[in-house]
Amino acid sequence: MRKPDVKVKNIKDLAAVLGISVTTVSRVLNGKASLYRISPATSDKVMNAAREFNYFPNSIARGLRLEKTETLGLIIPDISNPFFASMARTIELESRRQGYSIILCDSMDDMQTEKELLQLLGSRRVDGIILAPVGKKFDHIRECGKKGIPVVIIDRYMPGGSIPFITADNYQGARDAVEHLISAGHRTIACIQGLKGISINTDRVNGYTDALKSHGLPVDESLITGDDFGIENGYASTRMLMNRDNPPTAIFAFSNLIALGVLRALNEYGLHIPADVSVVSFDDQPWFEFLASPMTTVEQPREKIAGMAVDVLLDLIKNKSSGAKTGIMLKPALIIRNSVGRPAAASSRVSAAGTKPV
Amino acid sequence: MRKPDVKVKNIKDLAAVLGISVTTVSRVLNGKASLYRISPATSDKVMNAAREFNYFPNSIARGLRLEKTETLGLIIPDISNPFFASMARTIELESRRQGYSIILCDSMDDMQTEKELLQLLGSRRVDGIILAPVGKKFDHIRECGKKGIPVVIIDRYMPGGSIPFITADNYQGARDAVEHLISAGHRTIACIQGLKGISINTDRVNGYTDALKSHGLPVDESLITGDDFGIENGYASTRMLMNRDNPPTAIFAFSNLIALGVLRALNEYGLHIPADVSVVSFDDQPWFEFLASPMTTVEQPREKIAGMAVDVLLDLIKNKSSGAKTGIMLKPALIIRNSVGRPAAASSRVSAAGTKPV
DNA sequence: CTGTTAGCGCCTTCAA
DNA sequence: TTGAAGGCGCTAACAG
Repeated sequence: MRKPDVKVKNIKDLAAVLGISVTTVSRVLNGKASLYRISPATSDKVMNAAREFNYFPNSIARGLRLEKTETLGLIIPDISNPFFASMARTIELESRRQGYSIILCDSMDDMQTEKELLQLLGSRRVDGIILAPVGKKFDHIRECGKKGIPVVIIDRYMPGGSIPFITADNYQGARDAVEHLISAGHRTIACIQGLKGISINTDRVNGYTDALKSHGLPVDESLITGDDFGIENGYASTRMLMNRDNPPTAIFAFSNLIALGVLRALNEYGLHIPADVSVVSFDDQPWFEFLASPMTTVEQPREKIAGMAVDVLLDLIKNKSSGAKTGIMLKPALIIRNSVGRPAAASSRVSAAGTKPV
Repeated sequence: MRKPDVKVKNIKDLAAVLGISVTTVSRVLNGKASLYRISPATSDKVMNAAREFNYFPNSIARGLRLEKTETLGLIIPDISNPFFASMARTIELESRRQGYSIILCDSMDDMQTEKELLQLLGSRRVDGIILAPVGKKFDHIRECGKKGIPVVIIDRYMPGGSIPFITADNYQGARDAVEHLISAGHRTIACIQGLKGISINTDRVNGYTDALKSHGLPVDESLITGDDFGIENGYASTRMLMNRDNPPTAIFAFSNLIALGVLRALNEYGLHIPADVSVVSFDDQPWFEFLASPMTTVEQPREKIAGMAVDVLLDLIKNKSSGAKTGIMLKPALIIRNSVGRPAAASSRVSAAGTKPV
C-alpha cells in the first residue's frame, strides 16, 4: 500500500502518482503493454497501482473518444410478461459476458413510445439495439439502421425485409398444436389471436388453417377471433365463443396471457378443461403444469432466440458484416400435458354456457 | 426543408449551418433561451433546424462534461422472476418519465457478481443505483455509497443500517397469513423459508412465530424448514415435511417459487389443496387464481415499492438530501382465495403421504 | 442578446 | 520503450 489517502480519479492522477505518462498507463490498462513493448516492471507497477487506488477508467470519456459505448439497447413491449422477461435475462447475461451492458426500455406495446425509444437510444449512442417490435410498421426501425446503429429484431419480424431477425417458427408451432387437437377428435376448433397483421400472428393463423385444410376440415372464419395478446382479449373472446349456438370444443390461445383470459372465462361459466373444452396455449410458463388441468403448450426456444440475437448483433457491430443471413427461424416444441381431451357432447356445453357467471 | 443532404452530427455542424455560435445553439436546445434572453427568431431557427436535420445531442459528451449521465443502475437477483420483473417495469417507466435511463443487471443471486456489478456501474458513471441485494453482507454496498454513488435498496434491507431502503412489512404479512391459517383451525403449520439470515426472511419467520405464540400455540422449530427462495427448495422441503410422522396440515411458502415446488410435491403425493393440506404463499401472481385451488397469498405492494425507490433515489441524486428517513416499510395485503380450508383428519394425510409419487 | 474558449477523461498519432 | 499533444461533442465561465 502506497498512499491510499490520495484520491485517484483520473488516468492523469494515476500517472502522476507513478511519475510516468498517461499514455503508458492507458496502454497498460488496455492490455497493449506487449504491443508497445512496455517493460514488465512498468506494466506491473501500473496494474498494482490501479488496484491499490481502486481506479476504474471512466467509460463515458472512453465512449466519447472511441465512439462506442459498449452498451446495447433492449426494447421490449412489456418486461413484466414472463416471456419477455426470460429473454431479457438471457440477453443481459450473454451481453455482459461479452463486455456489453444493457439499457432496458419498455415500450408499453405502444408504437409512438417505441419510436421515441429508438431515438433516445440513438442519442445515448448505444452500439446496437435488440428490439421486440410492437406493431406492423417498420419504417422507423429501418431508418435507425440507416443512421448506423445495427438493429436485430426478435419475436416478430418484417416479412421480406432487410432487418435481421430471430424468431420461432410460428407457423409450424401453430400447425403442430392444431394437428394435436384434430387427432384428439376435435372438429370445431377456435383460435384466439393476438395483434392482427403482425408476422407472428399471421404465421400462426396460417398454421392453424393449413392444419385444418390438410385434414379436409372446413375453415370457419368466425372461429378465428381476437385482436390482442392480452388477458382481456382472451376473456372476452372466450365468452363470445362459448355463447355461440355451436361453441367450439377446443380453443387455441395465441399467448399465455390470452390463455389466462380463457381460463378466467371458462371458470366463470363452470366449464372444465379438458372435460368440457380443450385448450392449447402458446408460450410455456412454469406454472402451466400446476393448473387444475396442466396446460398443453407450444414452447418457443426463448433462450436460443435471445442468445442468438446477442450473437448476431455483436457480429454486426464488430465485423460490420451486413448479415449474410437476414433471418433465422427456430423450431418450437409442443409440450403435451393435460388440457386436451376428446370433444365433449355438444349439449352439455351449451347448457353450461347458458349459465350466468358467478 | 433547407438542406437535408448536409450531415449534421454536431452541435458545431448545426451552428455552422445556421451561421451562429455553438453556445447559442446549446442554450436553445437546453431550454435556456429565455434565461439568456435569446431572440425568439433565433430560438425558433435553432429548433426548426434541429428537427429538420434530425439532430440529437450526444449524451455521452454531455455526460462527460456535466459529470452526470442521467442513467440509473438496476441490479436484480433474477429478472425472469415475475416479482422482480414487474418492479423492474415500474422502475424503468418511472425513471424514464423523469428523464433517466436504466442499465439492467442480473446478479444471478450471486454475491460476487453483485459486487462486480456495483463496480461496473460505477465505472459507467451511473448517477445512482437501485439494488435488490443478494445476501447478508452489505459492506460492498456501503462502500459504493461512500464513493459518491447514491444507492437505494429494495426488497431486502440492512437492519439498523445507513442505506435507505424500501420494502414491504414482511413481519406483518407473515403474521397475517399465519393468523388466517390459525383461524381456519390449523395447529400444525409449517413454513418453508428462503435464504436464512436475510432481513425479509427473518422478519417473516418472526411474524410466523409471533402469530403462533399470540394464540398460545407451541412453536415447533422442526416445522420451520428450507433455506432458499427457489422452486427446488419448495419441492424438497414439502416432501420432507409430508413424510413426517406428524405432517403439517398447512404450509406457508415464503415465495411464489417455493409455492410452485410445494404444488409439485403435493401433486406427486396425490394430496389435494385445501382438502388434504392448506397452503398460503408470499408474492401474488396473475396465475395464482387459476390454479386447481386458487392460491391465498400475501401480496407486496410492488408498484409502490418500485415507484418510491425511484423517487427516493432521484431525491438523493438531485438534492443530495442524505435521506432524512432511511427506511420505508409498506403494508402488504392478504389476498384470500381458496387454498385454505379446515384441517383434514391426520390419518388420511399420513397414508396418502406414504404413497409413492407418480 | 451572442460569441470565444477552456476543459470533462480518454486514446492515439506523431515524435523522440 | 516512452511522452506530448490534439481532439471526441458538449457546456459554462468569461467577454463582449
